[in-house]
Amino acid sequence: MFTLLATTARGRRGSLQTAHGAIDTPVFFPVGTGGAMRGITLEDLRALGSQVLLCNTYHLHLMPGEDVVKEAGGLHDFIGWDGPILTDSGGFQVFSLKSIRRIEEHGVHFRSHIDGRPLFLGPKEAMEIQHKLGADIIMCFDECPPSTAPRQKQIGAVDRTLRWAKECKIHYEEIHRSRATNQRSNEPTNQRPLLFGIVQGGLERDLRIKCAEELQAIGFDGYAIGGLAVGETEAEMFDILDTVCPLLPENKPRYLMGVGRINQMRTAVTKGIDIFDCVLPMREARHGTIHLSDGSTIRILQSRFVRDHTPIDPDSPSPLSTSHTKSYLSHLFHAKERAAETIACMQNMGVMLEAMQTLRNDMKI
RNA sequence: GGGUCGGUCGGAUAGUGGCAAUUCCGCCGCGCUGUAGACGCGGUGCCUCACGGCUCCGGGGGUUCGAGUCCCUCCCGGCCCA
Repeated sequence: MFTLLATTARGRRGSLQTAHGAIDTPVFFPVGTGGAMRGITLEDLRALGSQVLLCNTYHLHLMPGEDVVKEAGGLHDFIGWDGPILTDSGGFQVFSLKSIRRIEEHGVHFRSHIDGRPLFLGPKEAMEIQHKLGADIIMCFDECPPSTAPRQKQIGAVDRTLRWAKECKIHYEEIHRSRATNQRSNEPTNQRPLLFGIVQGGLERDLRIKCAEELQAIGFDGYAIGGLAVGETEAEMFDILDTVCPLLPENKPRYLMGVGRINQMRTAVTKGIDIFDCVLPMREARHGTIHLSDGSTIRILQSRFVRDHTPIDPDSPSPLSTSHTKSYLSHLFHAKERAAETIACMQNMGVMLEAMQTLRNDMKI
């Protein structure tokens, strides 16, 4: 259930109610693919102010398997996160694991990136796995091609994405019908996760429009825009938002998948986006690119920081960045100490979450 | 004193007579966007780039059209024998 609280020049301010609490939007979802953040704990993430967590169907299906998670009482109990969780469907792995997968009409054959064993993911599988995981928001299984792929590829991807979206919706309804009839007394009734559809179509406006309209005809709790920030320019990405956002229902949340940088999110919010997720802040942190709260960026591995004894970021939301110096962080990176990763990840994630909080605060409700 | 093995670009290494010279690390720079990747790409003798040129494999000399590679000698280091 989404409540649009205000529409301002800066964007939409809203609240998304889930089984594990409300999410204030615009919001950034940290990516904890396998049920964990790299370098920091979920307690750290909570302390930095994250409202939610994103996990991944493909990865959790491979390891430890949804049955283990279900047996543990669901993802929340398993990983110890009592806030809302969104699971991605595995659709992005169609893109990122393109060398070890084969797309078919009913889904996608993968070879496990861990041990090479074959596995199949389609709309039905994605729905069943995500329900067993017990996330609060689940995603349709989609095909995510590179945004720069030729039109023919985009047409195929949109066709499959729409067909799979329909199948996801059907399976979703079936799962809840059978749950309703087999209701055990101790199981809460309104635990239905929110189901989001995903708009594909690359940079082809007409395909984006078609996809957005047909998804709405099926009807979802929220609408994601996928297949962006995967090869196109920033201007092209914003053009697609300008095309798609006006077509999406006002009273449903809009989720720009895989984006991104703080400035990109600020712009996307003005175009009507409510939700983001991105691995970039954490990946950059691990690789030594540090985002400061004044909006600047430093590469801590550069030699100029070896003797920089000033705090990493005196205004940081991360306590580690006010108590430690750039020189020390530089040393930890050069020495390949894992603490480097922790300090850097806390910093980047902290700055990211704080920027989103500021963005929300700046919108008068 | 005798014998022997060895001295290659910051470190460690490869190197059939055609080599500005291999690989790894380090160092320098850049890139990462719904996480296969504590990762990837490029650079790393000098001439500001390309082209081209110059100088290079402990020092010196020699053989050769051509030497890091072969020969002599010196210096330095390891090991063995005295």
